[in-house]
Amino acid sequence: MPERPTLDGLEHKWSAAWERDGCYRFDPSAPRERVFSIDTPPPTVSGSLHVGHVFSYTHTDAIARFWRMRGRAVFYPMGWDDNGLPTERRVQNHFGVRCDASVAYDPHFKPPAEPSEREPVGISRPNFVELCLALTATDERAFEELWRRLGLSVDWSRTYTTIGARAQRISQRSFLGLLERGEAYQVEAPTLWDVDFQTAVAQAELEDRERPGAMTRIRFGVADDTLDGVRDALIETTRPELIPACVALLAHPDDERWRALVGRDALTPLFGTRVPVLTHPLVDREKGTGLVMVCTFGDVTDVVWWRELGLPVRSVLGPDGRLTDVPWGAAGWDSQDVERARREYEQLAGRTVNQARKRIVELLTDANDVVGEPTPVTHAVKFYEKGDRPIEIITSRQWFVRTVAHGDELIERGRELSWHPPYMRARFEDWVNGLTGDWCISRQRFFGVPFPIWYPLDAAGAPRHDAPIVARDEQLPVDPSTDAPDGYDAAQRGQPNGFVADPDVMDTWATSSLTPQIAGRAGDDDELFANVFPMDVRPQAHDIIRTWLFTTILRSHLDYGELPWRNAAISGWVLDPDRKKMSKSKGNVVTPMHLLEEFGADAVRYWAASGRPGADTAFDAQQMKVGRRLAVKLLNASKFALADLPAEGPSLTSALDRAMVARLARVVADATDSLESYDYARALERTEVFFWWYCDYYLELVKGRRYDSGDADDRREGAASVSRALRRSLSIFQRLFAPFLPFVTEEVWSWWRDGSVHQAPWPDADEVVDALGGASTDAREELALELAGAVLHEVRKAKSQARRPMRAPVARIVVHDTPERLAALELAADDLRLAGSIDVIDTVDADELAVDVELADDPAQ
RNA sequence: GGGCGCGUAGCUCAGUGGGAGAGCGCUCGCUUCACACGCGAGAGGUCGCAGGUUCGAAACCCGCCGCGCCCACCA
Repeated sequence: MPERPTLDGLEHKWSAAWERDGCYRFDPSAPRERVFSIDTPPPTVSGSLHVGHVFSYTHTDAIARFWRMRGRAVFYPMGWDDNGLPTERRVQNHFGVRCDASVAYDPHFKPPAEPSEREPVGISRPNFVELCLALTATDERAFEELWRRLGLSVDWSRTYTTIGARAQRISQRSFLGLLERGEAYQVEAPTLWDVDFQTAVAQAELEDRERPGAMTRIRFGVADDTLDGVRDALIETTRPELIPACVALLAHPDDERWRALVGRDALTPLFGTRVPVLTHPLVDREKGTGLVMVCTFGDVTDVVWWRELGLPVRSVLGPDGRLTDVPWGAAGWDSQDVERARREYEQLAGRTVNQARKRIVELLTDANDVVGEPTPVTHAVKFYEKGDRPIEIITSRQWFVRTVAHGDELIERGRELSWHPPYMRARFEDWVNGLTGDWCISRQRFFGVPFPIWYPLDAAGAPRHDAPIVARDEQLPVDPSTDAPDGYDAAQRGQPNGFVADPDVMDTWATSSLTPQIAGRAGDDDELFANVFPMDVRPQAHDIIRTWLFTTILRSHLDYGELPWRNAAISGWVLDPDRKKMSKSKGNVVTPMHLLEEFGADAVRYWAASGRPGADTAFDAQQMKVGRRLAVKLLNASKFALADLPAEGPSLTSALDRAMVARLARVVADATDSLESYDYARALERTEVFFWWYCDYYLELVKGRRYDSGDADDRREGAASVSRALRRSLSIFQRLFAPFLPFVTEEVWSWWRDGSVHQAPWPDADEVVDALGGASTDAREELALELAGAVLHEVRKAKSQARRPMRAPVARIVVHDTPERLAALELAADDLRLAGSIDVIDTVDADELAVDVELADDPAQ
């Protein structure tokens, strides 16, 4: 035991020891009922870890450490989510390359010595993926370093990546299973599309952003001018550039204003295209003129109307977000005046939507088809969460996984799952109930898991999408852009009657949704998988319920017909002091390593573990100071309790010792119950409150007896009792704090115990009974402890007010209280006298507690 | 528009039917033999507002106000 214990250096000392001793290695021989398996979020490695990660991963670690001490074989691997767009962007810029799926793999490829962002080198997908792997490997080392410094009790021998061969194999295998069972399908349909990344995106990846726009009232002509009264059809839109893509006008079925028009045709301004006027109950009579223009496609409502009313497609928007050329006069592009339509449209073709919007308003104004002035509005526009321009809806061929058909089953799965806190289930149900389409899993990107699919080419060299060639299971993982399907020669790639690869990769969530299978090595190590799946708990933050949690449940439901885990432990966010979410773009991010260096890992963990499950928590360095103080206190209290301690007695003979142990027993029960129900914050709080009381009152009350081990039998017995109480209670405190403060608890444990505290058994009621050594406790003794504390407090107050030191002698105190309570206090009188340096304790019967304190003369005066 | 959560001391937050609490911050004091990375003491609150249930409400119910998040068919 060190002379002056310190927290400095504990992180390096103990994390090295844990690694050396394999302290956190999973025991694969443990039977399933003894396994506790955790499906940890694999952090995205192309960013950097922020304090929010530290926050929620600490919660998980506390849970992991608790169950390990409960004797479970804890399966706690870490994964890195390196698959996806953010990595692609970094690799393109860092190496000056771009991925071209049509380029052949070059095994000797070296990135350009002088990378040029302007003229990137086109390389094959496997070469591109190799560069991604090289770059992410560096990030992953830095992340692991941070996690070790934070003290996560991860089994580092089981780390996986979402782009690794195993993840790709499992992901492709699952996809092929879905395809075989008809749960995955390919279709050409309107798809959410990001025009900058030029890829399809999923509903779950959208977010709303408030954007300024202009509401323009526009006059459509009416084809049949025999109508009385209504000569013009007026609509309002924020997207006038889509007028050439208009396929219908809609009114509400009960709207009298437009009834005369319904069933007739209107003519689009500028282009003179006939569009029917129809009704649909989703039309809002209160909005605009009550008449709405349907385009292919301006927003997701257009898709609903288009589908339900069987409208034609008239598409003007290209994948790059610019208006394409359209063949006026050809099928589907009719016009009253083809020459004019062509002339007007030339003003728009090739422009971005924003440019086209501005121009068409000018054209409409010149044609006198704008009614009044456009009104500025602010409206919510859907964006891809990583994108810079609004998403568009573009028709393309994509892969989907069925979700809508399984909505009710998924709701039922959500009810089987134990949610912590329970109200988080509502977010899951809201999301499932709000699903509007199946899950689009294909992305027109490169750094992802490829679809294990080829298509035969017909004699004309056109792919036959209706007859995909699937990879054999033994081939997985496969990259169809370099590997050839069975029965074909590599030279037939792209040739008539040959084959072609599916060009897409899977959405990153299509692989991340399989983390229980990847970590558990499904299909590769069936014994392991059976032993860890379904997992015990999925810890994650609430913002990814709709993505990660939802898709993981979906995949497990579709592949195994059961939940992927029994519990979901949902954590909140870290907010900055202004209660805004911390994010890089706001510049309010605190780097975790800096915090660990300044306050120490235990202190940072203390702050994190104080955040209640599911609750957003403000970043607060002050709380870290408190955590550091607690860790230092544990060092010093342990030193006091253990240094030169008299021999331990066979039982607790002193009332205060027994009463303290009785209280401790309740704290153990409370902390255990809390941790079992994933409320780590409550367990920490109860333990901490009691520990401070223990230090401030119990230790002070028994300090005299601890040192005063004179020769008299009763004194020896009293000292032996306090020795027993101190050793037993300290041992329990050290273990109660171990899930939260792993470093300092390991340090103090090592002073007097063999092995790691993190493999020691979690304290329980039996242990408390054992500590008592055959003695029993009663309410009177606990009352004695309470009263002794209260009287000590009064004595301290008197000394404080007299500006005397705490050890200043007290000639006499008079305690007023009821006879019953005074009798109880008598049990603690000897300890109280020593603790307060009190010479005489007198008592007076009274209705309630009061203490008169007569300090001895101050020798200094 | 719908759903969920939150509103308690200057700050961060415990407290789900019976004495309004903790830590930080603030003030004062103490070289104290585990700890000055400390110890002791003190000041500080109409528990968002209004009603109801109850012998009794910070807590339970209804309504309102405010904040946050999620969702929505935001033309």
